[in-house]
Amino acid sequence: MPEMPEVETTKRGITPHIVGQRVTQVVVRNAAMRRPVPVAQLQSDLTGQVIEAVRRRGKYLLLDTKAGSAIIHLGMSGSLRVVDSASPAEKHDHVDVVFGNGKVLRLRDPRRFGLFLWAQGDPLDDPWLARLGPEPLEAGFDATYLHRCAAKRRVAIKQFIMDSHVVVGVGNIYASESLFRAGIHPECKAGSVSLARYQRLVEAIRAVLEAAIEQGGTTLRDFTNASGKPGYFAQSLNVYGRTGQPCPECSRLIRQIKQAQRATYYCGYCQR
DNA sequence: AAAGACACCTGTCCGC
DNA sequence: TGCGGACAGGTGTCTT
Repeated sequence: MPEMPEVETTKRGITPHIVGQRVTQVVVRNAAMRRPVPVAQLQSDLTGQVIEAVRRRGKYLLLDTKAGSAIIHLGMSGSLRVVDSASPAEKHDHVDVVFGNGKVLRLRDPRRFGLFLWAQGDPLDDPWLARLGPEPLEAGFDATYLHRCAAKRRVAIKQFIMDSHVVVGVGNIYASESLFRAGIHPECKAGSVSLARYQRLVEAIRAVLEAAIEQGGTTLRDFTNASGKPGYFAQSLNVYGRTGQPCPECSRLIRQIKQAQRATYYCGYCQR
């Protein structure tokens, strides 16, 4: 479900409700996520701590305390809400972080591809985060970096930009959208894309992600922010999910292919 | 080292 | 109405 703009939207939604709040209880109803939720460790180390900050690294959310950080990933179907402690938990509400002010940070994740972990030291050094590529909206992500990174690589450009060791935060929706905006065919070999075209791609990725964050993310099915409201970027999608519809630039029909078991959408005329 | 297949899991939708 | 199959916003791991 969530790509980086949805995670950023979630971060912005929960931050004002939980920063400065003290954790009074951690309730785990189902620990069977992608990795087992470390229940005992969370209950001993997170309980009693004050949330000092909420950060995002790629699609991971970090809840910092003086004792360590919770590392949360929403996988394909996860969401975080801040609810009243009287609010009854539903079927897929697996983890509650209960605060002294009567609010609860609640993780829901039907498919359980997500993570809820604990790092005692700097979470950025945790094995789950240590080898991630640069943030697309920060310095260090530029055409020179991408071009050098792609040298001799024959993988398709779409899979290349979705590789979190190359750059974080470009998921299946925004990969198709960015390549459309940059005019690059998704099946181009990463290593044969010119520096000039990488320049266009970097600008496209930044523009698409920034616009999506601006609009509160993309709601295709069920994404909601921390208050339960959808994102509005779906109306700005040019190619994703638009198989057979006219390209907004040239009116030729949008095509759909499969790459690495994921759907890819593109315009065969605008993208070469 | 790099590329591709596969795994994890539930819900929904479509065709028969 | 039920059933089988495909599909869904992610990503670590295993095999070639």
